[in-house]
Amino acid sequence: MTKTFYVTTPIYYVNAEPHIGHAYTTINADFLARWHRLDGYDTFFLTGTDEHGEKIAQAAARAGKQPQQFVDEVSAKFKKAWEILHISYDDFIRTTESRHKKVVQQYLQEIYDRGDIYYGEYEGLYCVGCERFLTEKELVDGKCPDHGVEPELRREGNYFFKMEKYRAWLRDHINKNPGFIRPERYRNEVLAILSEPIGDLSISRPKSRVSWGIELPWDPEHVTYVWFDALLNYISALGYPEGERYKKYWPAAQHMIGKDILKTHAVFWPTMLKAGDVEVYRHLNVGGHLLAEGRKMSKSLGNVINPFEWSEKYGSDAVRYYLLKETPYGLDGVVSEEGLIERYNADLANDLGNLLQRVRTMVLKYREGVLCRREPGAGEAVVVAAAEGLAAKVRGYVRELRFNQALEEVLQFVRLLNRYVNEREPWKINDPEDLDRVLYTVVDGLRTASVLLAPALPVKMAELRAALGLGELSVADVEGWGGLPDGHKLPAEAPILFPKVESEKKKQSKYIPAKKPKKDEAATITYEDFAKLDLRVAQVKGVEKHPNADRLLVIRLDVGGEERTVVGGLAEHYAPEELVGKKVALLANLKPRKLRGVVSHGMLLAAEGADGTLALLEPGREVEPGSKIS
RNA sequence: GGCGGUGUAGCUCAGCUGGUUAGAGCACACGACUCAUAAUCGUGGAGUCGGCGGUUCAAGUCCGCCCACCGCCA
Repeated sequence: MTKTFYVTTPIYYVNAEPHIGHAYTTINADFLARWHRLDGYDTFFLTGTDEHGEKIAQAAARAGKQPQQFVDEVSAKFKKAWEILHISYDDFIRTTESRHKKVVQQYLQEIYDRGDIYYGEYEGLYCVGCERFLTEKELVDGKCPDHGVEPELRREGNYFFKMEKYRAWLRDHINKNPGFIRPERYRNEVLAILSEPIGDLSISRPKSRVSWGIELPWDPEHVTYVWFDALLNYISALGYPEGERYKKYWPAAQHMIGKDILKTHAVFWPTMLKAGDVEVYRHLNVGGHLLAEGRKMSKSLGNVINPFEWSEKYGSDAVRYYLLKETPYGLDGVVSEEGLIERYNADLANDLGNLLQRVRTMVLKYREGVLCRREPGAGEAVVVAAAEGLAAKVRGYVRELRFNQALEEVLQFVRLLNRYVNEREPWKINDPEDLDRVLYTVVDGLRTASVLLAPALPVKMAELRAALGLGELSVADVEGWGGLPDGHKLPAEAPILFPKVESEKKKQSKYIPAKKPKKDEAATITYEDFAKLDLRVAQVKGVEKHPNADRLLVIRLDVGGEERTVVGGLAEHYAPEELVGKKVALLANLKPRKLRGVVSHGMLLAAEGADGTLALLEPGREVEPGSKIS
């Protein structure tokens, strides 16, 4: 029996267009879905849109549209957005679909029949202008901020779900299942919430006030409010309770959410499932928020990042890769376009893309595109060892939701392959068998990387495999070294995989000469500045070549009885024996600094000629070593 | 006010149950190489590990207090 895996994003509320927050959660979910498909799981990936509520009805009215037409349009924008980002969802649930409404009504009725829903009176501060209840927090000086009117105390009939009844059970469940809410910080937060009474949950609104919703089956004068409408999508899309999908994928569910909706998913949703006698989901995975310039994104700050614009400029894979690689899942992460370009150039263009290019060129040039499988030798040991454990390591990181580490692990392998090529220098190898061995090993490594990176870079890794003449592969195909068939042939042509991107900053520095201060014009300083320098005459006692640098000399000096060592870049200008005995000018109170392993206590003054030759300054008359220069 | 999180090289981040000279990538400098997308490889530099105090033979890593930012709750 194959293992099953079910992952969901939240259903997104259609009062806003798709933005980076939606994209981030969805990309994380897509990564998990794609990984599990490649790793042999029977996988189901669900996303969708949340389309009911008074806000939607109002937004539709403002746009001069019927609610249904309005939600159709916004929902389509989400589908379009996921198309741009290559989100591989298997189903897209909309809460206005009849398949969903049916389940919601059925589920509500079940719980009502069990006695966990009761009718009660809600009392609160109601603003007539807003046509809704306001919370204390929203009030400004006791008045509605939008209408400047004091809200009136009003009672309203609501149905309530007996949530408090399940609090103890939920707390117990979370305590017994450490991985239920991940990462742990959010688990602690939920346990804190559950340590105090959570009360019962208002789940309906009178239809007179909120018309755009799903009617309660036992009382058509009320519609269900948010929770039962939205959260049940996770099982309605599977065809609860009799659907094949439901039987197959529930409860092996992992919900991916942002930390802003923790409480609804960690408290409301599990108790709702428990009340319906449905087994609770497996994991709730909570992601952090993306920040721009270290702050929240907001329209007023004008720092809102649009991942869809980035996708147009750099490709959706680059955006996916960047968001997954740059920030650890669960924490807030700082992102920027500059950061994206850096990551793209360094990891994708230089390390990975260039490796493909260089090895392809060699295989075509030296071997007419044909690879021969040769058993690895001592020179391959490091690569083979790395390849053997790679898939398992990546799998481990993915399980822990450490997507950034999973990707970094593969990138380290790619860097290892580049190092391997430099060490083995295939362009110098004469032995044809050994040359085969090196080229095969590199291509096989790229083949492995292409699979393990595919969950982040689905489009580009397929292109990479095409450039190697390979088709779809699974994780099982890359568990270890040497899966590439003997005699495999590379296609003659392949485009550059990741063309390098020039950032705005770099472009500028290219055309505008760097504004380094010219050597011969320095800023004016005061005498006090100058007086800080301790300049001394010193006599050279001995000179040796620096053990680790061709250009440096290690010079022992007599500074008036005190001996000290200075390292200077003089090897190209003076022979060691030529210096001994010379009296020179020393900056004696320069902060000591290690130069290639030898500590230098000061610096010798020298003039630089137009051709770059250095001439040490020497006193014009006889003076004692240690004499002060001023 | 209570609870929780974060604070480690210029930047983005690793550092598990405390243990050799605190790491990686980017950026910077120098060197090597030429198969390659001015690429790759090597070397180098600095960090009072937010601050103070404590436990310990030993703390970035545990405890206490404090500071900054963030979140949840009130």
